[in-house]
Amino acid sequence: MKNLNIQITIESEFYTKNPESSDLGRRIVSHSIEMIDELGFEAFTFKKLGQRINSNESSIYRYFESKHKLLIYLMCWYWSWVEYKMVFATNNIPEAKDKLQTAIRILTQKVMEDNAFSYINEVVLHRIIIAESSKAYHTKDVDEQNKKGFFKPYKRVVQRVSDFVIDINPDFKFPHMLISTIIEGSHQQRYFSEHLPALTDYEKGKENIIQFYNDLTFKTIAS
Amino acid sequence: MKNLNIQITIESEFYTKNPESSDLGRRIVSHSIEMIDELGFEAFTFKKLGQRINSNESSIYRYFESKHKLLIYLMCWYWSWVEYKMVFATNNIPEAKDKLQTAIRILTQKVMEDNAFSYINEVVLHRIIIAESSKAYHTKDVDEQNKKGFFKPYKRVVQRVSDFVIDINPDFKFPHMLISTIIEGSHQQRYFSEHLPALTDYEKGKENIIQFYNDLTFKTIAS
DNA sequence: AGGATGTGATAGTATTACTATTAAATTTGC
DNA sequence: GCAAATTTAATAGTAATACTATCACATCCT
Repeated sequence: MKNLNIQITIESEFYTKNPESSDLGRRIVSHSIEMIDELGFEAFTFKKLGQRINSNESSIYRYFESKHKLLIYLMCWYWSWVEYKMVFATNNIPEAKDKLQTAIRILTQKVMEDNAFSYINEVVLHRIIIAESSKAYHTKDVDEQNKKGFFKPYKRVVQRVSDFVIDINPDFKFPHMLISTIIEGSHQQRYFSEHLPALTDYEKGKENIIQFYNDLTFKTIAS
Repeated sequence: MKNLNIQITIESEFYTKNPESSDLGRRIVSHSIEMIDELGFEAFTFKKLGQRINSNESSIYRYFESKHKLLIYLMCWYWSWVEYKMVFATNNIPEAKDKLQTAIRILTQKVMEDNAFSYINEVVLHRIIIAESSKAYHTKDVDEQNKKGFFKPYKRVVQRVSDFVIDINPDFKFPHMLISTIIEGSHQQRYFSEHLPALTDYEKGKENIIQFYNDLTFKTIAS
């Protein structure tokens, strides 16, 4: 991504103190991404994170009230970033079909390094979104968290792509179902290819996953 | 399901002592299903389960070495049961297309009560599979657990339906990808419809979810 | 210089996910 | 029908987790 002076802004409900506002905050975010990837979300703790960044558990709690909230923060950041990439890439494309095709590519492709947001490693973040983000909404507090707007950025992405679908076929009745299926599906296929290959045909290297979901989408919405 | 003298048998790697072998074992399984549904997997503990069934934490540990293993047991039971239903329903159907259509219906439909397996409430089990089963494989031990065969029943179901797909279109390259996408997708749509309705178009009551995934499948595999 | 703010260190709590031991109850084998 | 084997219950204990609370120190701002 080009060197633009932009920043992903995250609403203040997701943190106690804005991690973008200090060096410590940014270290918390960037090293938590690394550590969740290394240890998995269950084994990751604020104590271990504090040791890694030469800070203290209690200091981290000043930014995030729990590790679950931190995961939600990362999820929001990720989807805000994807939304930005998608809007940027589809802007000025005149044909609805091309817009949708571009959006699908962005949603299903492998994430490449992006140096526009220096302290966040998007490649690793993508990996933890794939492996851990379902834990953000598979909780007993989903409904409450949903009311507080925790899943808004994700929903906005789904809505935008659904709108492209409706532009192409106004009679198609299930755009949200289709788009959330391909988003979650493509993430799962990447996870399966690494850990449960019997559940997929996707092999790393061959980037056939984009083609699969692209075909599936256009065939499904054809009237 | 008819009153047949059948039993779902689960391989001995999933438990320390077979819960089918005693009254306590069956109570552990049936009440754990209820409690995981009520509390969510995180808040569910063997201590609470012991209290509910008037038994003791330590007694439960004689059957399952951890609550994670219990979840895997439930998942295996569920997929073995689905496999049985599917084989039963597709048996003797001559046309490959009808076979696939039947299989998709079984994989994506709402689960109804089934009194063939008395002590397991399949409706509730289906709900916890939808809400919690991704936690069974989103762990740092996936690869090890996969080696031990923990996901075999699920894989077998995917393989069987993939074979139906290949019968219809031998040139289709991504049958496993397609089938795991519709299985996980349909589960997610049911979860979304209850908790994150902006991500789906599915509404309870109208069973349009089966139709959606059926259309999607046949359009996708058409040559 | 003095007050507000940010950070670090320590301690403490309730709970969890277990393990170990022992005793009581039940089943079984003969 | 009784001893032996097995199963279950009860208790205690451990290391770790997910926090909360308190206090001291450093820094920044004016």
